[in-house]
Amino acid sequence: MNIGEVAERANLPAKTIRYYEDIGLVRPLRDANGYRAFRETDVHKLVFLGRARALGFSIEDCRTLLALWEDRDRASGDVRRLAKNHLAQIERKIDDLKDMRDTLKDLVRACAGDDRPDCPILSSLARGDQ
Amino acid sequence: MNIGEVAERANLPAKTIRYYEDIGLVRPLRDANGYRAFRETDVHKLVFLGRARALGFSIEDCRTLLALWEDRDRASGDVRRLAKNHLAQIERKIDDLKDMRDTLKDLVRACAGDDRPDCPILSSLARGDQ
DNA sequence: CCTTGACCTTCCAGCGACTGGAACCCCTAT
DNA sequence: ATAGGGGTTCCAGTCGCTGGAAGGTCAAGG
Repeated sequence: MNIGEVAERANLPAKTIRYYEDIGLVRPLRDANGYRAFRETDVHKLVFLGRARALGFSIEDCRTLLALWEDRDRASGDVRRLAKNHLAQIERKIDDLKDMRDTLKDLVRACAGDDRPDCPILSSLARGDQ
Repeated sequence: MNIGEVAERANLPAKTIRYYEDIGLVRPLRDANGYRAFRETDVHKLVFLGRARALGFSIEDCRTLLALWEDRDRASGDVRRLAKNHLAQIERKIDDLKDMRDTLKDLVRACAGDDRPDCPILSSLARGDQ
């Protein structure tokens, strides 16, 4: 299977797939003409990677998850620990963004937004209260 | 004022301040010995930048905000528009992260997390439901 | 047989916003 | 004279791709 078809099936850009080969996440075979020759297992891996990435796992986490997935003797505790850590990171990020959002909302609400120069947004950035 | 003191007062790493000079956000003078010589206005700008960055504005947005801040004839509408766009981006990000969080939470809950290999997290990534 | 066009290949550069490190200069105190 | 704590420049690396150039391969149509 050539990269184009794989890209479609895994719903990933061909460029991304080549990159994943570069960093050793997949190892497709090669045809005589130099084209990458993907097996079904490669496609499965790429789908797996696409979903893990969509859940925000880092590439290194994905590498670990892939290894666990392929290890029949894994302990589900290892997977769960990884996922929980990642979950905690996401929650932290959400909290940070919520703080920004709340501040921004207040500022936007306070600003007339007309053609006069007075602007609570700029004043707040300058004063640094918020 | 040397960069160390400015770094402390603006609560930014010296490296970051040098970078901001590199990309033209601040233009400190220079002493005879080559050291950067910051004026009060430079410090104010850096504080402003620090706060804008803390609210998640991109560097390019910060450049615009700084220009608006320095323009006595600005229209507050321009500032407000920028802030509103940014706010919308943040809300989109929060929503994306919430989706991830909810999925991850479900998966973590479903996983026993013991020393057995059965793992709904991996199965879900492989199957690619949700 | 030749061309066209869609595919594939490699390699290099760039994104954003820093951050680390090397190699060096400057200033003050002892 | 030296030690230490500033400062300087420049280059490379981070993360996860993405764009583009320059070229090889293949099937279909004239």
